[in-house]
Amino acid sequence: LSSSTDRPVTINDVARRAGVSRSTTSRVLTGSSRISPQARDQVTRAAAELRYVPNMAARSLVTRGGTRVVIAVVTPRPTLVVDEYLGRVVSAAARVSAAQRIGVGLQGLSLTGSDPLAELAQDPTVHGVVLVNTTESILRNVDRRLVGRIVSIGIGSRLVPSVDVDNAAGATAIARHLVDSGRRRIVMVTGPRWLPCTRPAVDAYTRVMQDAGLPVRTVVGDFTEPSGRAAAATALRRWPGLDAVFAVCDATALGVVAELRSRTIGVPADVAVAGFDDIAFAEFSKLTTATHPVEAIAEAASELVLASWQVRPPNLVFPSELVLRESA
Amino acid sequence: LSSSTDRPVTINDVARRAGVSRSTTSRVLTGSSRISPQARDQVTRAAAELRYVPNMAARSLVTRGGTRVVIAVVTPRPTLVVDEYLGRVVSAAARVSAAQRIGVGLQGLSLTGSDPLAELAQDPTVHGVVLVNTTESILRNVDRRLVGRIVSIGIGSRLVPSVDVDNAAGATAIARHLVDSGRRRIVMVTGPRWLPCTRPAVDAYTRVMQDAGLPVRTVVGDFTEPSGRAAAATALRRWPGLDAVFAVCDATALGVVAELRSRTIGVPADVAVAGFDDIAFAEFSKLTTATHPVEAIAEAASELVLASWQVRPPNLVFPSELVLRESA
DNA sequence: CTGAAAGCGCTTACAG
DNA sequence: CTGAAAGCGCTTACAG
Repeated sequence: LSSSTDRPVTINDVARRAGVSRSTTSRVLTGSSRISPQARDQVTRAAAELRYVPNMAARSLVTRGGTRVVIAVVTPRPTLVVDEYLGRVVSAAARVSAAQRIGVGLQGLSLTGSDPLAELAQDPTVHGVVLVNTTESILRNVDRRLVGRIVSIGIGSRLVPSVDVDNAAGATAIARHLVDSGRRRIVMVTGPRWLPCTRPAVDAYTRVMQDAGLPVRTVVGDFTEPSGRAAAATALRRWPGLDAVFAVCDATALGVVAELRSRTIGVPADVAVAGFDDIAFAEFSKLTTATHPVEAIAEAASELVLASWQVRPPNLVFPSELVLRESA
Repeated sequence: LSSSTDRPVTINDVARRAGVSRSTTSRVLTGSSRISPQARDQVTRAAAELRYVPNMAARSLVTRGGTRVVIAVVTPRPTLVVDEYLGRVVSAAARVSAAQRIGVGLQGLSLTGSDPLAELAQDPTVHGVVLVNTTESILRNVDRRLVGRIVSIGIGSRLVPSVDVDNAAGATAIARHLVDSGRRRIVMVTGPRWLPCTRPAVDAYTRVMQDAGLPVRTVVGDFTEPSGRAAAATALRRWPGLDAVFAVCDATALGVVAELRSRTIGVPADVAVAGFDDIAFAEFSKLTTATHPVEAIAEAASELVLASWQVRPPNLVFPSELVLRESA
């Protein structure tokens, strides 16, 4: 059935075979209204028979739609580091967007640069933007040309809808579990200071501690495993009697576990350790944690951006559930 | 400096400011030869001043270049599973391609479907294809329209250049290390049977065993951690006296470690375990392994595809180095 | 080395 | 509801 020549089939071929004009064909293909059932039928059949696939370049040239979704990752460092989380986000976005023949790009966004989104806003190849690890300052300066086609995984704003896990609920569940299982000197290892998206987790931890009449104690981490080792060392120095550590990231929690065990401190016998995210190796490491449906979040964010909305969609909050394993 | 209107700057704006024709402007911008130094100068300056960014949709419409690179992952299952390896491949490709404003797509390729690449070959949005986990059968049937813009991470063919880690060297180093450290009953956990890209590792292991007068013993795994647990169980049943396990994948090796320890078999005291890939948690788990520069490989593959070569580039082989840790 | 012109494949007012 | 026509922003023979 595929034509003997290599010339790709265009909308003209479909129109000819369907016996209607190119305009009508285009209308059917783009799903516009006011089409006779008969025309719709003929065009649909012709397109299928010819295995027609629209040329997005041509389409986006006229619609000014752009051909790629850019994942813009705010980073304090000059070079972007891709951890497991980001890899999953990008892959999910690339899979979802492929269905619409839109590609995905990945780039860092300097935390300090002046108006780092301006470049993306004026790039005609950009269909939309998914912001990762964004800050209030960046959200405040979002280029207005991006409004309607930008979402944030993390915190949002009036103009930028957000998609995120329910950090507060997940953190509350973990903190309560630690308290309920008898822990009293519970330290939290937070995310980096400049990153606001885990703030709800810190607030939740704080509230649970206060409700239980327990001290609030935090150490700053940066989502990496080494930062967990360092945080554990710091925490042990400042609060030698600690009996639990709750890190807002599994990699960090595993670093905490490693540091404790290297000092022959038993986990969970002496100190309970919990993480957040339920990464692949959390199960392997018997780490108690809370789920973080990264794929679902990235898919939702991508779909929002692909849709280029007229009215701002609501913020999306994905549930987080406690996963009890051996470490806490 | 950015224009007061929101209209994006086009090549016409650049031409006008440079005082030359659109044709000349285009020639300078695409790097074609036979341009007067003066014209080149004026156009370059005008483009920079106006912050011109080319509209890839328009360009690829005329060049028929396509706007996205598709990562096509051969999979026996109907749904594509994204592991850490694939996440890193996709992210690296998305980062490299972003520089040329080309997007990345991710999709599965059925192991059984008839001519699964035909669809990609006739999709005008496809700039090129990076094949992952490919098989000889798929390589044999590569659509000729894809030749010159398809590469394989793994095995290659006459028409499809390959980019891969030096599986043979890495596996040889690990097998030798096991033998040299006194292990004599060494089992290999391989990749899935249908996947040819780790065959050089199996061959290397086989050669080292034979050279040392040791028995060749293999169990099939599938690159997952659970398959490592299962493989360890199988291996212990078949060869109760085994004293080393070499898995061609770290996740699998960690599964082996977990299974052994759950039976109170000491690692490395009773059984040495080695993996391959040096994933993030290999260091954490003290796993002896061999490096696998996934990012470098994915970047090279992407750049090859982005370049759309005329003469077939050579196969690229990236080195793998032994990483000695505690497990072996 | 340069410019005028044609054309890539689509969508969308416009007129009917 | 439909079709003829214009135009999206670019590249590239073609003629000079």
